[in-house]
Amino acid sequence: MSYQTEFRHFKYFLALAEDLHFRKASERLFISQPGLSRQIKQMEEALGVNLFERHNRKVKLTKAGEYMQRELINNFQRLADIISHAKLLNDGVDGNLKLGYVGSAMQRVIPDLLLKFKEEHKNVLFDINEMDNNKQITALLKQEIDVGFVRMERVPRGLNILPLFEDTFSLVLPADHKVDESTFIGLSQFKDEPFILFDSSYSQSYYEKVMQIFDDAGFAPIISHNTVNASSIFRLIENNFGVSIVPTSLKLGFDMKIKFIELDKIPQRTTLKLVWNSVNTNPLLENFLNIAEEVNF
Amino acid sequence: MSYQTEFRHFKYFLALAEDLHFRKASERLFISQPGLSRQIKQMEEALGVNLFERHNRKVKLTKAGEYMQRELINNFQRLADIISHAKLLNDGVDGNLKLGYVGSAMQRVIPDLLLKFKEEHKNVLFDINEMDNNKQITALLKQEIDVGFVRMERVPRGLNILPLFEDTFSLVLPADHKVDESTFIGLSQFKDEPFILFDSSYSQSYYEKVMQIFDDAGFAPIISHNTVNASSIFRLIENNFGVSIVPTSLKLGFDMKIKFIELDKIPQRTTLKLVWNSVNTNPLLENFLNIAEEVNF
DNA sequence: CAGTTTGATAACTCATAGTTATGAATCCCT
DNA sequence: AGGGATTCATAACTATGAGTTATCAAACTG
Repeated sequence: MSYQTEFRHFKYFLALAEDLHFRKASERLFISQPGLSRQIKQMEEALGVNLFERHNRKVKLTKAGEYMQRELINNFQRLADIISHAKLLNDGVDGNLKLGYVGSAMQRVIPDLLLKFKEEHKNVLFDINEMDNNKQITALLKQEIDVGFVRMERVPRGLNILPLFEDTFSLVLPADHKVDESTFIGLSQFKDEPFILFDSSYSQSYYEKVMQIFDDAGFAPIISHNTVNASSIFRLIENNFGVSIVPTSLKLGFDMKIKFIELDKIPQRTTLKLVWNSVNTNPLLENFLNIAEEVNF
Repeated sequence: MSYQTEFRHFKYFLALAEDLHFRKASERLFISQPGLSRQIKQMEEALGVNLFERHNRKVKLTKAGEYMQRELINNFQRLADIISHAKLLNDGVDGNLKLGYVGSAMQRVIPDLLLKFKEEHKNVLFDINEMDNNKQITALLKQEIDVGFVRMERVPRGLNILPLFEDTFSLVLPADHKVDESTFIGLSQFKDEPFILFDSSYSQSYYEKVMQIFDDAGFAPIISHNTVNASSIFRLIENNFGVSIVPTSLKLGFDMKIKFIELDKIPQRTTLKLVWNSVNTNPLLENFLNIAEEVNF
């Protein structure tokens, strides 16, 4: 082997692949044009791959070159992440972990998980933000958060998913509503009452699942309000604006004048799921996932 | 910025991180010990990360160093994959794609998918091998195959999953069996007949799902044979060794003296899923997944 | 305490990245 | 057509810094 590809080569390659113009690219790299020419040539020889077609006075990427460009950008981004995480470790921060979650995850799952995690990792900084399902997905793709807690069936490619906790649905009524556990027969008792539900923007698949419940019960609900968080739903119920159907675990942690009737006879369940980006290199992610897999809810 | 990290630095770092001994590592790299010392020092300065603790005459990795080592090995492996794929593209091979599949995928899904794929990618070499669910998972993790077609609920971390086609189950009987579509009432009619089933090693979750069917029907089956492929199950049924329950799509493509009764009344379904490794850089994988997502079975 | 082994420092040399100068080919105007 | 401009490639030169040898200080070993 004669020459050896170095970082420099890849850097130059990416610049030229963008400009497709030796002189311009060389100026942007603060080197001379012949210098760039030679380095690119060297790189092509060393890898044994023709990256550019030089016909006439036009430069274009070959198929292999296009592929390289796409993948290298990707790869270098990861490398940059690795280095910046290493820097954090170096500076004594054991690291930080950014979480997004849908409100209903805060009642049961998240507290348990964080407690368990803190046991093993004292100096970890957490960044915890409530955000709806779709916001989390976008944030995960942009790597603005490391993990999300969502209620949805499928996620875009590139994201991984781990089911955490399966929950039944519950009917939520004002505390003084005439129907209670003993007099509850079926949902159709409520076909004339207004419902307050999570907005379909919260999660399309969650919304469809709830609609399926009504469908199975044989009526279309009167929807009086759409909202995006549990406490406002509960507040509205408390004040007799209507009733609702929500994940059962929301029962915990609210002190309001409302009552829950668990719909454990219907087949629908909602599963809280952990989602993360497969290219995330945060060193704590691996640990977090291990703990999440161990814990049984 | 003074110095710039180059490939060389990472190569040296990995060598030293293994040996934890400057002289030994330097010999292995065919450079002198002071040369190595200086390059490592430069790298630490350039990155702003202390990679090694040098106390007494012992060298050990810092936390950041350990993390770096782990991640860099990973990252370089990917880079090597990228280059080798680029080489393939360069040599005119549009690429090759290695598939694993469970037998029951060959009847419907795979032929359609491959046909569609071939339309857009003429010069692609396929490597198609029947293998059971678990073999596929191992092969995917080792990147011995690019995509797998499996019937299982969950896969290890690092693998991604895409549901393709939901299938009902069917009861399979010898062609001359006294029960047929019109006289079939329920599974319990078969509680005294021997069943031939896929072995549980085929896929634990698939096995459990089938057992659930028997559970719902209120009896435990007499299992006369376990086997791992469809044609041997059918051959046994043909010769009156028993009956079976299999995915309905296996109906196609076999010419045997057997008959199918679709169990579309029971809730159980089996979903054929596509699985791939999230770090796979095969340039065709992306295309293949796009086509798989478009096609509706 | 002599002998050995460790990594670091200093001064040198030599390979090669990057330079300037130039050339060949193509385009683009009158 | 033909002069001028623009493209990338080639050749010869320069100088940066990777890798060298020589040496040191510190810590283990017996």
